[in-house]
Amino acid sequence: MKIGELASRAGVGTKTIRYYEEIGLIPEPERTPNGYRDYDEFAVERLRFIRDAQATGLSLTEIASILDLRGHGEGTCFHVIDLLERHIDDLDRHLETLHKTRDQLVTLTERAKGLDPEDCTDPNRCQTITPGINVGVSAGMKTDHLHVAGHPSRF
Amino acid sequence: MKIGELASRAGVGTKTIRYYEEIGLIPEPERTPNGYRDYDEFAVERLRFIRDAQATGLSLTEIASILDLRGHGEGTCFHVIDLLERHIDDLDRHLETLHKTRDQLVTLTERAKGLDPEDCTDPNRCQTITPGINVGVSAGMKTDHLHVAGHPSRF
DNA sequence: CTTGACATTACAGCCAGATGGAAGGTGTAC
DNA sequence: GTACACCTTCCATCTGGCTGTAATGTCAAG
Repeated sequence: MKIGELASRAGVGTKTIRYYEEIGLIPEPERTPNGYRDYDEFAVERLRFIRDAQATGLSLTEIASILDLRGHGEGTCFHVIDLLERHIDDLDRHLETLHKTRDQLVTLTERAKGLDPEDCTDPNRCQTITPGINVGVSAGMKTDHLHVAGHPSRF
Repeated sequence: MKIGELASRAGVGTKTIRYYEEIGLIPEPERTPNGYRDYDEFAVERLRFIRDAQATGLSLTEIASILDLRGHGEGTCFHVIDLLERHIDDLDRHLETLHKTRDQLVTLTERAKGLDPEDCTDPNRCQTITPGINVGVSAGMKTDHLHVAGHPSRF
C-alpha cells in the first residue's frame, strides 16, 4: 500500500510517516519501481502501536528502542525491559493523578453550571477556581520522570 | 512569599512562574518595595491546579480560560463549561486507551523477559513487537481533539 | 564590607514532534 | 492529452512549554 493509504488507515499524516522513517522509528519500506513507498499490513499495526505507546507518555525515541530490540545483545534487552518497567510504574502513578484530577474537573464543571449565569458578569462571584478546590489532590504526587509527547500530539 | 519559595512549594521553576505570568495564566502578583514578586497561599493552589489540569491534557491556554472565568459574561461561561465537558469526555476515552496500552506494555515486558537472553543477538527471534501484539487494542479509538502539553512537560 | 543566595529584566535558544512549501515526477480517469 | 490526486526530496518553519544567559539589583549572615 502507498503512504497515503497507510496514513489514513493509521490515522496519521504522510509527513509524519516520512518523519518517523527518518528518525528510525519505522523501517524503510520497499519501493515500487517508480520510487513510491510500499507498505504491508504490519506497518499499520506498528503505527498504531506507536500512537498508543506515545499516549502513555513514551517518547518517540523510547518507542524506537522498544521496537528495535532485535540484534542488539543482552545489554539492550535488559535496558529496555528496565525502561518498560519503570515506565509502567510511572504510568500507574500518572493514571492515579489523572483519575483524581478528572473528578476535580467534574466538580469544577458542576460548580460552574450551578452558578447563576447572571453572576458571571460579577467579578466577585464567577471565579471558578477558588482556594480549597484542590484540597486532597496533588499532595505528594511525584510523576516527574514520566513525560508525554510533544505539542501537536493529540491523545 | 517570594518567587523562589512559591516555586519550590508548587514544584515548578521560577522561570516557569514568570512565564505563566507573562502568558496571563496567573495574575500579576503584588510587589514588595524592592520590586520582588510577592505571592499569597492561593498562588500555590493555583499552580498545583495548573499542573494537574495540564496532566489531564489541557493546554495552558485552555487552563487559562478556565481560571479566568470571571468578568466575561455568560458566553464565556458556557464556552468554558462546554470545553470542560468535552475535555472530561475525551479524558475518559483517553484513560481507557491508557489502561489498555498499559496492559499491552506489561505483556510486552513479560514477553521480553521470557526470551532467552542469548536469542537477543539473533535478529529473527528478539523482535519484541510482532504482528498480533496489538490485536484488540487501538481499534476505533478516536481521542483526537484531546492533546497534551508540550515536550518538556512531564506528567 | 564582602560573599552568596536570592531577585529583577530582556532576549535568545532548545526540544520534540511535527507541518508547510517548493519543485518536480507518476498514474489513472475522462 | 490533460486534469488531478498523489508521490518524491529537501529544507524551512511552527508550536508549546519552557530554559539559559547576561547584566544588574537586594539583602542577611559572618
